[in-house]
Amino acid sequence: MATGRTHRPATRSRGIPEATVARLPLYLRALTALSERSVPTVSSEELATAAGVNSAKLRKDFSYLGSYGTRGVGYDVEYLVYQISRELGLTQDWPVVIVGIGNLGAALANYGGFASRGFRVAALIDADPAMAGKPVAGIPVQHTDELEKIITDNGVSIGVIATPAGAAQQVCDRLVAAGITSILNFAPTVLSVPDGVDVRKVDLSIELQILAFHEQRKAGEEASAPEEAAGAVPPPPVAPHRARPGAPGAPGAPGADSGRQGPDGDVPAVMPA
Amino acid sequence: MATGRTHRPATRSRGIPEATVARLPLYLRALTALSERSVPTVSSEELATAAGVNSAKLRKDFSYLGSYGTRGVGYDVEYLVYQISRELGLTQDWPVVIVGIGNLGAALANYGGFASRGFRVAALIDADPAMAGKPVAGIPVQHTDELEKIITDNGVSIGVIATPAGAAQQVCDRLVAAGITSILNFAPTVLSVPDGVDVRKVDLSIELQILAFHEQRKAGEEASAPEEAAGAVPPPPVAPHRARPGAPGAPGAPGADSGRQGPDGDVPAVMPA
DNA sequence: ATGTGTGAAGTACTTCACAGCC
DNA sequence: GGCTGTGAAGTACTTCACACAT
Repeated sequence: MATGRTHRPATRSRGIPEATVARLPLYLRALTALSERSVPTVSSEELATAAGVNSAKLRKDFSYLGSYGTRGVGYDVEYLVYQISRELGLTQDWPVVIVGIGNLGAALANYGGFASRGFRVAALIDADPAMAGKPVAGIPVQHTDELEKIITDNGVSIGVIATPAGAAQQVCDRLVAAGITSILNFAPTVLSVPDGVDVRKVDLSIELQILAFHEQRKAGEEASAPEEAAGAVPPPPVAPHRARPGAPGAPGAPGADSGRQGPDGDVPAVMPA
Repeated sequence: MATGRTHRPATRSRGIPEATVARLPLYLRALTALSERSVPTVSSEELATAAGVNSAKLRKDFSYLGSYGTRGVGYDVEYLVYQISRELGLTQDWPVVIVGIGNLGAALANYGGFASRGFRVAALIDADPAMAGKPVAGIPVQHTDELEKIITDNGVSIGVIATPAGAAQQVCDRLVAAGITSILNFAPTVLSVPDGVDVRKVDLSIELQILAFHEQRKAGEEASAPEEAAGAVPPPPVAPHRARPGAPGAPGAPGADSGRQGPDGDVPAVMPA
């Protein structure tokens, strides 16, 4: 998940559910692979397996786009690729800017999946004057001062924020003021944006935390109902101020209270600004 | 969003909805910030705003954890931080391995948000012999041959895959065979794993495609109902083989059929293996 | 007075199961 | 006979609105 704000209440733009939109890229990828192997048609069952979803869901998803299949046969691969691409807006070119060229920003700039889907990195922007002019992934980094001009000149409407958390909102505000209407945010912050601007976020630490939750559950089940299993509610609401108990289970590793390296606990994303 | 397979059907482990689990890290971050500012208590309204959700949802979420608030007052910040951390399993140390130390893998290794949440990078693994021994983020990269040993010796249960798409499933299989039960996948592929293994995926190109979809909608509304607006279904199901029409709108940029740089269209993630 | 905790109502998404077309 | 397209049923999540504890 990842929509920040702007859940576009009552959106379902022209009737396509958000959940379906989120899966279209998945189908597109599977179809592209089939297309490259020159497979002419697929059944919902085959395609669903390739995309990792169940076939009823896939058929329902496609039904929102129109009736692009043939009963008794399946779907024409090339035709579906085209229809989904069009629906996603990938038949047009989308210039994007990446702000914050640290480790992550550089990795994004080098990411091959962008170009192959109609996304073109129009510019790389960083606040560090020392970075200016340096080429990253073949594109020279420009200073933040140029931000507004770059966006306007290139007609950019999609921005990627890969700055430290502290700079994110400010960068976001400038992007929006300059005309950006879609933002992909990698900084661990909640961005606030005006209506009409879409924000999606990708947060590495959140994903790991969700995995840890399930991992913990597995460990608990395995060792069948350990102490805090039953409805036993721990210490009463008297608030045990400032005192994280030492890490219980888990092998190896010393200090669980690992080096606090900055405010916010979540600190920057990974790179300078 | 990001759960790959293993949606743990009928899971809701001990009653906490997946959607709630996915928001706990968000609350935790907001609470940590308050804690650092030494704020003693928060109301659901304030905390909800800070986390970017609505207050009714937040209260409902917390109600699954237990009654940790005080009516008429709000929630004790420190106490809630502790309860959520415990629920997420963050009071213990989680060693993780990152496989695939290219641009992205290196960025992940440098990511500060890991350590600050109880995640410890136990090892970096790459298939390139030339990388072996080189330190990245202060940790020496080890060769893939050592994978099984590393996992066993360190009791690692969470693995991060940042390899090119082509290597992902194979790496995944080895991780699982070695005992990993939770995987965070950055490679643009659907991983298949046995029951009991959780997979979450983060796919940069998918996020951008979703943004493009909405962006396209905005452009359409703005220029009020353009040609393909009304229920007009485009070319009939006769399948226009191999012929992506040239990009319609959008300023600047030439070739929409951008440099195909590898199979699968989505190609590697961004780094060697 | 204030703000939590929660049944109940509402909405969104998923899955079933089968009619209809090839 | 095989496979799509889709109403209908089921499930999950969200939001409302208010009783109740402090």
